[in-house]
Amino acid sequence: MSDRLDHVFAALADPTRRDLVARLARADATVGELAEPYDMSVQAVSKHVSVLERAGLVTKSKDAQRRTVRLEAEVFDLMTKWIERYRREAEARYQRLDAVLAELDEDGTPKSPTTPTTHSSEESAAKERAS
Amino acid sequence: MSDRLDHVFAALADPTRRDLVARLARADATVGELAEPYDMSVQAVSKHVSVLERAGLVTKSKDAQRRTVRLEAEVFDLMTKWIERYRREAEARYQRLDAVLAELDEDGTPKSPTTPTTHSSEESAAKERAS
DNA sequence: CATTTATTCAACCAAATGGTTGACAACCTA
DNA sequence: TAGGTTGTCAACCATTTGGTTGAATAAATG
Repeated sequence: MSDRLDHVFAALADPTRRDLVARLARADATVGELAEPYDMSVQAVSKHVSVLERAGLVTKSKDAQRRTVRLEAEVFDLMTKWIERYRREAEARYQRLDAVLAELDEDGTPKSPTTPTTHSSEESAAKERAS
Repeated sequence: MSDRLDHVFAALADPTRRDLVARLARADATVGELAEPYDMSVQAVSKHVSVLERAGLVTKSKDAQRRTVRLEAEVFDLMTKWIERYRREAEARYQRLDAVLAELDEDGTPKSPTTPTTHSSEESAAKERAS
């Protein structure tokens, strides 16, 4: 399903590549221009750009000998969606748990079972979270 | 600055670890429980959990021999902020460029210079984008 | 045509990664 | 105390990664 996300996250795990993305967000640039600031060979930067390209974060367009690199913003949505989905799920679960704990605090009897607990270790989770 | 992001992105680059996060978003679980579905040793999963822990995505709490693993949602904000920042920058730049192109389309003379073009390859970028 | 410029390809290397198996530690339970 | 669970540590292995240098390609320019 998400072979794409493998490459995207892996691409952004490297600080040099994140810096490239940061700079490309401001302006397109050629490989040579991108390489200048770093204390490493042009070939190394070319490789980094290729990694970003394979991840779909960037596209290259040829202009004579130069390759102009442009940031592609769409892929960011893929990441954001993945992240936000699970962040929301986790937060929603915490709120459910807090609600349950609040009820237990009142009279000790759980009333309306909000969403049925699917996982076996949920109770111990609640116990942990109460501390 | 962002040594943390290195670990977070690297952690999520692995499909098994993303699946762990997905499952932990629904419910806390012990290492053993987490290991069950996969065709790999418990030790391997333990390592994966350690990677998630080092990235700050997850915390372990000891409960007898068991380690209950919980997802920590705060780190997600760090990622979202980073991503959204550059996505917005890129999109804003595209809109500026589209505006400039629209003006050029009318009379061929750029009027109010929106934001000054900082990078040398901006014009060629505009040319490329026009095609 | 010869040269310079911009980039990539190829081979190589050290270090990190993702997995394995075996031993060990810690804890419950009979 | 002995034995079963649960998880980690250690050593090992194959592959990937991030860098290097040297050569090759492609296009502008003298």
